[in-house]
Amino acid sequence: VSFARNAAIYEEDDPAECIYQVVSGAVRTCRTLVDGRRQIGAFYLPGEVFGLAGGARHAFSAEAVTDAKVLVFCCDVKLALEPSDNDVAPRMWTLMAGELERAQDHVYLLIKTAPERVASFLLELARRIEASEEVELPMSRRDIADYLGLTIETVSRMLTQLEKASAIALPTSRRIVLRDRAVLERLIA
Amino acid sequence: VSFARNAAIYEEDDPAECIYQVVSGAVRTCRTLVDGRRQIGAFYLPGEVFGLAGGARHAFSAEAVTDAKVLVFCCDVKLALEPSDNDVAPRMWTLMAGELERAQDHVYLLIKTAPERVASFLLELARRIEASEEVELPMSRRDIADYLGLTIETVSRMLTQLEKASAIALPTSRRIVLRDRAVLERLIA
DNA sequence: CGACGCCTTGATAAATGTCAAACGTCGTGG
DNA sequence: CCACGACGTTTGACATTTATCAAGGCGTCG
Repeated sequence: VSFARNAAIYEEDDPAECIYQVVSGAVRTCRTLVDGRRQIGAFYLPGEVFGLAGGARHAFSAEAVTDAKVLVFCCDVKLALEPSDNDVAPRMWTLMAGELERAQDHVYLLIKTAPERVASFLLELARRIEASEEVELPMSRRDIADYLGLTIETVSRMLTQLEKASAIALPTSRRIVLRDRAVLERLIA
Repeated sequence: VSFARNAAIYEEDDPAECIYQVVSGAVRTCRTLVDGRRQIGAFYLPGEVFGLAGGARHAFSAEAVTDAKVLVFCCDVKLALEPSDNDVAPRMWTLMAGELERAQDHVYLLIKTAPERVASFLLELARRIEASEEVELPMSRRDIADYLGLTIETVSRMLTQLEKASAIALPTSRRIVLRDRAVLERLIA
């Protein structure tokens, strides 16, 4: 199924009936707070699976960051966990464990300082994209800021700062070249 | 099994072979960063279950916050997930889902401001302790600070601030009376 | 060309951290 | 029983970090 940029894939509190795999593009999960602040729970890149919910309803909504294609597996999660379907259950467990680890790493991110958060974000993205040195950012500064718990101005400043330190280069605002991983890795503590 | 205050129940990277249920006292999961900063993943109160790990090894270590008694269920997680043991698997799933939700709530906490984090922490604790208005804190200011991603000084200041606003009272430093939940709930946004 | 969205930069304000000192509590030992 | 010391907590003065507000630049698409 295809989704246009910023289109909702599912909404917060929707019944959790399907799981999804990104084919192309990128997806974010988020929730909006009463006062307008927005929390981004995670970004999902091609090949990654999202939409798992522990309970009956989604805790986050999911939106296309860019135009995106996703595979939709509509299966009641409870059915998949039945012993009869003993091939699927372990895979669900693995996916769930991955989500938990991701959330824990996110917590780990948020206790750090601003430069550390940005550096960690870049390294993590580069790792997942399997790009040796050049990363194409699918998401806007606002998305990054809401994921890192910073403002867009701070994210922008940290990037310029990293550029001045020759750790990265910014040919365009959405394209980032990792010039010196050692500097980034030293930053993330 | 009994553990003395600050005793390790298991260490980070230990093989994940058992799960645990708190009988009395309190337990924290944490990891220490290279530069000495400490992240607390969660606190567990009597009745709550901890020690679930998605993978083969623990991502956090677990320590007794106070003298504590815990039930230890030594069972290979993989075994418990076998279809043959079809009574345990759904329960494990529920516990895992609870952990995921807890981690997501923790992320939600960390994107807030200091007064919001402290207020949320107090309300959450009161809810889990099922105390109508008086909460006995098992953990030190340092534990709270490391959980909330703040310094002990900031935690202390936020508490005095809440006390001055008549939202809480502090008969002793480890005992907190919720005087005005409305003030606290307004704070957490 | 012009308008709009997105990003960057600067000046300033607010929040939080750091350092230092004082206070209280509690347990220990005289 | 009291005095002392260790530890945890609170408070204050100050430094640093990050947010806020405002302006300007840059690219894209009509």
